[in-house]
Amino acid sequence: MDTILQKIKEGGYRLTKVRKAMVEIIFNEGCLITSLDIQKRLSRLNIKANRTTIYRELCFLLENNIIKKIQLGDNKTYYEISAGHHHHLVCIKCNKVKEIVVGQHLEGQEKKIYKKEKFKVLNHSLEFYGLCSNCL
Amino acid sequence: MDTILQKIKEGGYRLTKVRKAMVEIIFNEGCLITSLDIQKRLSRLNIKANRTTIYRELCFLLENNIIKKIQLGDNKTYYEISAGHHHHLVCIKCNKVKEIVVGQHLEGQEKKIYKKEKFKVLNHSLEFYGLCSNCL
DNA sequence: TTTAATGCAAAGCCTTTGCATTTCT
DNA sequence: AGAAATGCAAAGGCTTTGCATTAAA
Repeated sequence: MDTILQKIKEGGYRLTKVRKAMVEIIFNEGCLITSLDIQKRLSRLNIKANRTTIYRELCFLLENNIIKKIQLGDNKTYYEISAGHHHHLVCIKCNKVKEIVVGQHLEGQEKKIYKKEKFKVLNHSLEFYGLCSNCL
Repeated sequence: MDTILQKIKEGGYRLTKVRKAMVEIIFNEGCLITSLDIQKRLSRLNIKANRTTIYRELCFLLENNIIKKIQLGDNKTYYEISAGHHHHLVCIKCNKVKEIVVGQHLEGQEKKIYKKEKFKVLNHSLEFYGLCSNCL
């Protein structure tokens, strides 16, 4: 968390109230969060931020690789903190999303892809869709 | 392809010109295609279809599991035929998407997930982001 | 003939843009 | 002071809705 704030400062950017709060909110969420959710959390903290500001801040955080953007096919756009790599379990019934940490077996895959396709993998996203324990 | 058309008929639905053409277009595309691309292909075939019709047809095909919806985080919505499971190599520079067939090592993972999380995986999506051979 | 499929116009929703204003450092 | 960040209003782009019309079986 502090590393992130430091990175922002080192980039020559300002640590404004909204920025700090948004990083914290996304960081603490742990899992996926939408721009609307972020706005709600902000107002709960008595921080009123315009939608435009939130979107612009999300852009800023994306450009600086502090957060990642994820779309699950439900027409919503989610964000999560970049730090820590994990995958998602998406329940197709209640739409709940849970994170899981998966082993490193995809790294071997990435090497194979480079050999076969001359494609240099920098990142990947893996989502499992199905039924969670409550909906089974 | 014929299997798909048969499935539609058996469901008591009509094989209209637009429907048939759309299934063929998505099927032949092999890879991801957007609604706009579909409209272009249709008009190239001298089939003029309203946007509304295309969207409604995409819904129909999704509901009937004939196609899948995929979002890559670029704010576009892509579709692909359900038949045949594969993953995607997405170039972050030229945005080209290529399909790859990956081994079955994720199936073991799905069993593990069921044991650990009591989450029944029905489907998954895996995208690799990086640089293609042209952009390296 | 009857009901699924289509077209059109309008509305909805999320996101972006332009420009003036504010606020960090 | 000077640049970064913000707010507001308006525009954009994609998708959906309601209702009348057309066309497939």
